Amino acid sequence: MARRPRTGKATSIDVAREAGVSQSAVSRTFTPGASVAKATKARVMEAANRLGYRPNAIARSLITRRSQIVAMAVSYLDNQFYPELIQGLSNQAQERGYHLLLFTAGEGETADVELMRVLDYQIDGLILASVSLSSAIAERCHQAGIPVVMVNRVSDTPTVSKITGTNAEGGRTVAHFLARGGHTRIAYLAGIEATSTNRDREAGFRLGLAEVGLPLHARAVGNYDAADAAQAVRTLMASAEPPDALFCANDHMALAALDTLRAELGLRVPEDISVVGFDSVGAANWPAYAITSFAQPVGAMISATSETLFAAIDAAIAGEPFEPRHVEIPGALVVRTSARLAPGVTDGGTWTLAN
Amino acid sequence: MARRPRTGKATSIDVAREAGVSQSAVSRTFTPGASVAKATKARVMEAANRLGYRPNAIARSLITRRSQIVAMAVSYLDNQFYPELIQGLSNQAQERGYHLLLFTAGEGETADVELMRVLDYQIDGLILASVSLSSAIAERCHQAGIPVVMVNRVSDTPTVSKITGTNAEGGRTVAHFLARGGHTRIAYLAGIEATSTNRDREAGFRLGLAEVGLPLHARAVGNYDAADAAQAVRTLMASAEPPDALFCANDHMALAALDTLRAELGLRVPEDISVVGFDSVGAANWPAYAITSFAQPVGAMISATSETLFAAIDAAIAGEPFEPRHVEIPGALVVRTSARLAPGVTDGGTWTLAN
DNA sequence: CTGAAAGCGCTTACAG
DNA sequence: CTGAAAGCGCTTACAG
Repeated sequence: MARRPRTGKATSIDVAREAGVSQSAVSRTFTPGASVAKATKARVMEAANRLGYRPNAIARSLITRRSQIVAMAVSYLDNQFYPELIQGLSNQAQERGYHLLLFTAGEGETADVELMRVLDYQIDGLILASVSLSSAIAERCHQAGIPVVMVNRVSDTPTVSKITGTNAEGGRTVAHFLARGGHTRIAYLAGIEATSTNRDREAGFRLGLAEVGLPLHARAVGNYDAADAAQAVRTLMASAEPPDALFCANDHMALAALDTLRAELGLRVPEDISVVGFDSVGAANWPAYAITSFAQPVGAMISATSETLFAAIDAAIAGEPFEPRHVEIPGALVVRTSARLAPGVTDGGTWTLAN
Repeated sequence: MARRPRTGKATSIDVAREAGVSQSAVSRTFTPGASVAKATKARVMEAANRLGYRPNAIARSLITRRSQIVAMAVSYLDNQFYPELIQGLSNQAQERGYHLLLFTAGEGETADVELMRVLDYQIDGLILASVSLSSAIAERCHQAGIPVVMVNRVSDTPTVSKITGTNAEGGRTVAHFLARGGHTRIAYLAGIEATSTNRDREAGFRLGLAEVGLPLHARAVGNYDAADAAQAVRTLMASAEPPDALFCANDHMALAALDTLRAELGLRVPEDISVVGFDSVGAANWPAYAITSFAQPVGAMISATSETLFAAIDAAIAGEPFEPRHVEIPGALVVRTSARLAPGVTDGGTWTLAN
């Protein structure tokens, strides 16, 4: 017998006794749509307020098999893009009566161990913000009927949904823009090489360069990390033929690159070298940086993520199948002042390949 | 073969059948410290692995009355200080086998409704990062034995613990530093006026000014918001006698102030006006800003928060009383280049009242 | 509309 | 060391 000291929390039985009704009646008054007489409901509510009663969500979850909890994995909180994502997704979840269980994954790893522990909580859905998952976990989620949505990352797991920007197109656009600006020694600063974002941005960038007949002048790896990016910039600029333009695979690295270029190497941007980033995070728009950047609209990514996730959850509740989606959110190159412009192009707007 | 309802998830009963033991034996092999024979444990583990069994944390929580979940409320995710806090606290929780339920509170509000809903999950602890709580909720948590820790905010609720920086001392230090730098028209840019951080920083600042015999030349309110701060700076600088120094109640506003001053008003910092911030967030250290700022050591605040919270949780588990703590984490003024220096003082270090 | 009762999947005294 | 059994606090058929 599991006898425990009372916690001081009233249960539905206490309320039932207080209101002079059955425990079922109490449960029904707290279950939207359940059939209870108005008068009964009122009596119960009164008793509940008197005792400070609130239904135990844990007990409810056990029987409904719905925890109303969505887990979210993140790993790059120093990149402004992710706090924005968290805030938006947290709001979306709250609006729909769900809660967000946040956990941090080591960068580049799959976070399997922590993921397993999170799954023990019978979560209703899983959001992976730039983190990957092993196929074993993906299979487990699929079996358990837990929808998973990857944001800003892609994998070849067919059972999960993916929300991304137009990474390849973004890279390609940047290449054309830089060529149009008259640059000839164009370099690429890669993020973590194993990530789909880096692969796609780089592939698009190389394609764009090829289209305009320019070689990739140089390449270094910044691992989506500020310190690594700074080091990569030093190496790049120390070469005999330094680049005259640098495309950074995200703004987080572009910010570090700009700092290194200007404050440490004493170069002028864009007079001595142009810099272009990706994401268009808040700081890219700060006048001290004004980074030309291929924007990934966070708002649209948030909407697409929550719509996909909750559509999948609703399908799971209804017992219907759900076809995983891959949504690509179109972006646009936001022109600021960190890169030299082609004649006739002005900063302050966006630039597309149609230009 | 065991016939289970098609949730796809094996239960301890399935494992028991598969291993040929009782359900209790299964439970015991997954309960650290429970008495099970080695051989039994091995048999159970094998069966569990075969079926992909993991204990249902919800069911466990219901009976142990411990959810292993800690809730955290935040509201200013665009202020770099908070993502750092979240990441640190999330890691701390994970290390101790707890999970973080994150929820966002509207700025300046008490978030009572959402807090109530979160409490339904029988959370083991509550962290409030710069958000306040009503005394009704505080009382509720106290009754239910849920420790609450406020970070970077203080209230007169005696049952909750508080972790703060040395806000008053910080404000006072800034006043002396600015006076020493030869400024005479010193202004204050306030955060949200109802917050304890603003009250304490301002009080300390005013005290410091009084100590050096200087008046508070001007004052405006930025509400810890970038746009409000920018607007406040415009107003301040439009006056007939604009300030020659501006102390911003946090770096988030100091960054916006610097942008407005330089890019919009065409002023030089610190030649035309000195700017000092509070927090020393990451961006304050970026060379494009290099903001002199009173640092609140995030790492220390994270440690103090998690130590306090888990000490309280452990006490609750042991049935022991826990005396709420107020920990003040000492800070220091980090001298960079956004404020004019007294002769002999150089940037790159810290400055204290002892100087 | 209502109550009695059967669980949800576990943990844990209790008795062997 | 082990199993049978009593719950944890709810929801939800089922019968009235």
